[in-house]
Amino acid sequence: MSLRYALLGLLHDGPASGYDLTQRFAAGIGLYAWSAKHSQIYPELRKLEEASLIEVVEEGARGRRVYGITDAGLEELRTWLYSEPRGGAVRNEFLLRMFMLSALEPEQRVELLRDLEKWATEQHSAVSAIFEHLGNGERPLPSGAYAAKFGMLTLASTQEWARWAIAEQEKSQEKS
Amino acid sequence: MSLRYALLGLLHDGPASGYDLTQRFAAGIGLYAWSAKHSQIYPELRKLEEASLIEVVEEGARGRRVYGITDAGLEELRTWLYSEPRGGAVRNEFLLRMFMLSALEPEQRVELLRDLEKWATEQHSAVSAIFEHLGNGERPLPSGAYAAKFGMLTLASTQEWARWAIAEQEKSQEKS
DNA sequence: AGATGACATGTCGAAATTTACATGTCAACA
DNA sequence: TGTTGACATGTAAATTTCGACATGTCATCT
Repeated sequence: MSLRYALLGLLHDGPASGYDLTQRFAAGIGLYAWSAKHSQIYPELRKLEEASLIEVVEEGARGRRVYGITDAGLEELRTWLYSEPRGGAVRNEFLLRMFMLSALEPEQRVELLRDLEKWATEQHSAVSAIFEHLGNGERPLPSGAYAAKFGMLTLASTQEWARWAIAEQEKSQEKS
Repeated sequence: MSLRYALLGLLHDGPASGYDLTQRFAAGIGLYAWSAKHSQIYPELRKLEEASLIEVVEEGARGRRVYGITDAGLEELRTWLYSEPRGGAVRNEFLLRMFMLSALEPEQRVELLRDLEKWATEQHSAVSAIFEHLGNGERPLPSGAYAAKFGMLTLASTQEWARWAIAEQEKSQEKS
């Protein structure tokens, strides 16, 4: 059911077509919270339309259909936001790999960790740049800025974890 | 395919039954990286056994079957660890909710954010306690300690984000 | 005029995942 | 001795998600 609400949420930020939403899933929200492919998005939009939670607000070239959220849709979204405050699905494939690290020999383990640290550092710079650009003065901040800020903090933690893990490896090796 | 490797990784930490693995998914790894229900775990274990990646090392009471990873299984796990270093599925339903916050009225938005901050603080204490308990001197650290450390850092970021978001809300309100 | 690539939507089958149903054992306690 | 709850495994149906296939438009460049 989460896809449904992810779509309603994105449409609350402004009208968009299935194509637009596919792009947004691939970027911001898809990196941290939820992702979906177009083959799942288009049928779901039809269902939402049938349920009158969204409606077509514009038809453009090449069959483009721009949807907007309806009052009923906003109501539905708000209800969901208040239900089951926490928990829910969590999935992070890359992190899963990191937790399996002990299966490797120490040298390879450190190699992967350094790789992670490097990646997190790069990503952090990239997201920081996006954040600075987005934040450009105006307030309230666009919702993308909240995602970007979260990304920055998360990536900083990831870096810190990688450094800690590398240090741990080194401590363990000293003992042998 | 990730479930397969999650299971191999958990079995690398030591032999376990489907029941044990279900518990581990519900706790440590399931909270941050990957989760699965027993109805998915048991069939997958059978498949892994057929593929000789794991084997039954002990049969206990009540039909308990304890599996251990085989050399071929470890090889498979290592290969996976080195493939496609990054990216992969990411899913976080709670975070999705936080990104939809703009759909609520300011007061309710702040309410949910405070709720998040409180939750993150509590969880942080809980995980810290586990970490201290686990870390108890010995080295190398048990792999659960890596997960716990990651949880601590992540929860600290979450707290920080929530505080930042609350402050942003207040700044926005001042302007009106 | 033709080629290319971004734009745009769609369906279908397979695979992964969840939910509900289903069964039985063993230990502890009343 | 009965009952409760943790232990333990399994299957079936429904839902969600992914990967592949499929089609067509529009703008730009050559």
